[in-house]
Amino acid sequence: MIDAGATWTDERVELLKKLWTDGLSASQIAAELGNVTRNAVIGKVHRLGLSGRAKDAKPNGSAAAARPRKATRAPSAPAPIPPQPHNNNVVIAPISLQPVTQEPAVFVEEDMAVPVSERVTIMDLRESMCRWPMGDPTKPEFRFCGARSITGLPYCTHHARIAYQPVADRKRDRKLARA
DNA sequence: CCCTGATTCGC
DNA sequence: GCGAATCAGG
Repeated sequence: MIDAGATWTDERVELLKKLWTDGLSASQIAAELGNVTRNAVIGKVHRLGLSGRAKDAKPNGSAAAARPRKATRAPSAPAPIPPQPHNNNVVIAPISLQPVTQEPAVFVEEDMAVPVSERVTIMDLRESMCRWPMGDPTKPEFRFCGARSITGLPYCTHHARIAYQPVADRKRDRKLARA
């Protein structure tokens, strides 16, 4: 790779647009893209004229100067709490939760670049860190993802998506444990 | 405290 | 054009 990954290539911009219109937050997108901060994402979004996202209720002309501030975010999905290591126990594997409701969770996300997060041992693992297991828990090389986890959840945005896929939807298991 | 996007402004 | 700092809010 010639590019260090810090420039807005076409691919990145495309992904940015996709994720943004998809309802992800700037920080989430930044995490997925890697090597960029949420500020960079927001700045780019504005430059691209994508701000406002899915709420573009433009009533007829006149002085509709309403509130340019205040932005509505995507509806936060109900986050059921998965099994969590409460003691010094090591979480073995992320378990998909059962379909809470009959809600047609149409969150079919494709694969996306997985930014190399800073893996940590259980020693360095602290609150607000992704507890996604990486490697063999029985081996000393075992690490956790360690990325910033979503507040209230044990996983980062990326792994949360994988962990919370509806059971009916997670037919295809891919190599999750990637050293 | 955690987070969100919006804006400014030096680069 | 870019994004850190800042702002304003939840």
